[in-house]
Amino acid sequence: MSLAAQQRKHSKRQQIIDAAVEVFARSGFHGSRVADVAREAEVADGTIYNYFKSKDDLLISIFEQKMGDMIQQAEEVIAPVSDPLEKLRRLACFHMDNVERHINVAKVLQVELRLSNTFMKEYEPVRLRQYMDIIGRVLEEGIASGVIRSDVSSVIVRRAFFGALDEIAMQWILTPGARYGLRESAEQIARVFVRGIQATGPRVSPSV
Amino acid sequence: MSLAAQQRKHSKRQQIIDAAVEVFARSGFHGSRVADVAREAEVADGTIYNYFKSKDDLLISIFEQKMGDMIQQAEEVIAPVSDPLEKLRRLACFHMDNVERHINVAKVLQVELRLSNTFMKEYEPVRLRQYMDIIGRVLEEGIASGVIRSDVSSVIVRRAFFGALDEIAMQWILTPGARYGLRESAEQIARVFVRGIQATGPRVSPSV
Amino acid sequence: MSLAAQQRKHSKRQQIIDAAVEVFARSGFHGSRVADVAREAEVADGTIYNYFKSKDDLLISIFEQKMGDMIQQAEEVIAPVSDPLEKLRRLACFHMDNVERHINVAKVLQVELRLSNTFMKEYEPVRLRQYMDIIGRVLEEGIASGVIRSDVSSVIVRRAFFGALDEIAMQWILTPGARYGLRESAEQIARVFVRGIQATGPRVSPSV
Amino acid sequence: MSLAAQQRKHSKRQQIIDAAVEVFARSGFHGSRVADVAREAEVADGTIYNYFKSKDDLLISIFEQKMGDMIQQAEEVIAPVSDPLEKLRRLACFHMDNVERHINVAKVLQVELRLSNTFMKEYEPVRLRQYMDIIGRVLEEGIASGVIRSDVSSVIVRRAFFGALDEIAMQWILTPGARYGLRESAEQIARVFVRGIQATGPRVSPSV
DNA sequence: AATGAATGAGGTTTCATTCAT
DNA sequence: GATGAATGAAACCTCATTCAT
Repeated sequence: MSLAAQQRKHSKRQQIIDAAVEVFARSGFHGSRVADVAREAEVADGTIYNYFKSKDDLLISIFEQKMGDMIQQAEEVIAPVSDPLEKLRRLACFHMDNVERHINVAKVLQVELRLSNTFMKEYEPVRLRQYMDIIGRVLEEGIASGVIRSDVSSVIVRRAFFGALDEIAMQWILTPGARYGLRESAEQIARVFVRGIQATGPRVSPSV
Repeated sequence: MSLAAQQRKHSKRQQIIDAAVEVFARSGFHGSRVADVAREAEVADGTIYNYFKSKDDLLISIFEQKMGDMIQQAEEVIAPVSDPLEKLRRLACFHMDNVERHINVAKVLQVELRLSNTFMKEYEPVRLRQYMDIIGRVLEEGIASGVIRSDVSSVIVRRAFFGALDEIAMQWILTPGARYGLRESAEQIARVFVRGIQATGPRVSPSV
Repeated sequence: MSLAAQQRKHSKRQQIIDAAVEVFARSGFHGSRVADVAREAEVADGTIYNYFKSKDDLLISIFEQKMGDMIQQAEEVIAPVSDPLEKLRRLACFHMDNVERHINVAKVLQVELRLSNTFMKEYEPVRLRQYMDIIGRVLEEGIASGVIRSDVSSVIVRRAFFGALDEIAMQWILTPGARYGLRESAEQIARVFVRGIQATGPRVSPSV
Repeated sequence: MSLAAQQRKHSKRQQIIDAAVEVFARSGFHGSRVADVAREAEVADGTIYNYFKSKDDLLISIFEQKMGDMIQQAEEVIAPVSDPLEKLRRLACFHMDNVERHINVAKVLQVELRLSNTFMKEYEPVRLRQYMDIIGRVLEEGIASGVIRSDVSSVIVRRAFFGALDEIAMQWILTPGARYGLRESAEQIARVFVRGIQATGPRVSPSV
């Protein structure tokens, strides 16, 4: 395949993904017909099946691509920071900023993905674990360097941290006129978790 | 309607709900046919529609009933406790114990409910908010009494707390051989949140 | 199920089979939509699936029923006859009469069945073998009684006899204005086979 | 067009036909995609349409070519023989030998062709008639020369003879472990037909 | 002549729900 | 209230064919 052909193919695949994000965000995954995505992408119905195995595969491909982007960007966000606790704060903010800036993508990732039987029951959400692993590595780093208490389970807390962010994001997406901004929520969650896990210094030390 | 008839009605309605919990937990909401529930409940297909408006209504009714139970029991769990922070710990443990003891109910509430378009998009999950409101009230109580920092947003943290528990529970349900017990997770999450929100006053030793 | 209900059910099943024979004969199996059969039978599309597993199953059910009828009638046709050679002649006539009288059924059995992948590749045509077994038994009877030569293979000849009848019938069905009558063909084929297999005794001129 | 180009065209056309025979025999006509044939023939999908009007046309072209070969060879097989009855015997053997030696071709001609709507309903199988006409001519020859009874209808018997051979061949192809050899079947069928149609002269014992 | 990406028509089947008994 | 046979809408996906390159 020539380079031009590759680009054309890439561009068409991307064209379909972009259209699907729009359509799924607007009508939901189950509420959208493949034909709707095709019309939005300005291709024929069958063309979608030249790039994706099934409607489910299209959804999963969106997830893979967008989560891949998030994983990479999250790594970049914490790279220049050395304090693990500050890293957590930045991750929280990054997560929420992402939701806010790419609301359609967020709608699909947060809401529609969960509505797909395939996703939750047959698809192994590797990317999701990779994303949480970033949090996990920061936690372990902090434990190793002593800024995070050693009785913190990175396995549990990484998921709890993600769950907290996720639940807020979900609510924000589902509630058109939310009462709180996502940035404020990110800061609040980060503050609670940071205080909750940080090692207490020479200051009178909590015994537990 | 006679009392006996009412009881019979109640009994048949409950019979259907119990059957639906079994069937939905086993095959998923979308993977279960109304006829499957009918067979499990040992009633005719049409009979279900004498008690529930639709298949979605059946799912929502399970949610209403089971969340109603949880709300009531959660209230009872924290009633005898006075320390708001200890109340949070007990709520976390109660939540996870419930998941562990009623795994089929948990599967339906945590997993299957999310697979129903109707639930997330048209149904207002009042019970869920009531459940989180319990957490919220404890938080506000703590803020008022000074054991919780006043910069804690009860609106955000109640949802973050629930999200943390929920995400762990979801993972536990979806992963047959989880590495951590739910009780341990509950304690861990409670500890992080309690430390994260408690006021650092002249008090020397936090009790949790 | 009450007797009335059974009759109703039977009648509806038969109603669908009768409609399917009409429609399949008119437009071919592949050329007919399930909806066409439903309209002809004056039932809803879905009703067909209360009685048949699939469109293929409907075709096979027609085959089973009609071949079952033919098998039974063929047995009756030869029952009162004692001469195996005369039995063969009557079977040939019976076969062709059937084609002529139930041309729509014949069209489906002879032509459409062969167009169904399922039939020829996955379905074991037991009934077809049973039908040919009737011929085979007559042959063996004749061999045993000495009126048929002992070097005749009943296994081969039964199929050859059927193939000869079948090919003529097929042609007759596919060619609207056939040059020869089926009855005449039946007699001709019977005569050739009878002469071809009969033991040559002291008699010089065969009587058939 | 140069001679070389003609040969190339012929070669590519033949390449596609050969590939199609393989693929159709393996997966059936309906079960094979044009793309499968293209891959087997090592050409692009579209190339097939430079040589054949449609998928059906490809099937028909196979039929035309292979039946053309058979017709020619059948003529050659009977050319050196003078006795019409012996000619029939040789035709039967030739037919079955062909099936046995070119089983893939036979699978396509005998089985797959019948699965094609087009073939049976719109295509006039001229070649098939030509093939049967060879049998017919032999019969008429025999009638004219007196070795075949004059009450034999060549129109009917040619088709019956073919039908007998065809049915046996079909069964042999569809049943992997057939009980009888095709050569034996050919001899058996020939013997029955020859005895069945030959004039009973002063001679008492038929020679075949 | 060769390519292969793009096209788009077309139909079986499921299953939630109804309603006559 | 209970039944369960009948209903009918709704959409994914395949694949033969085309045509710009």
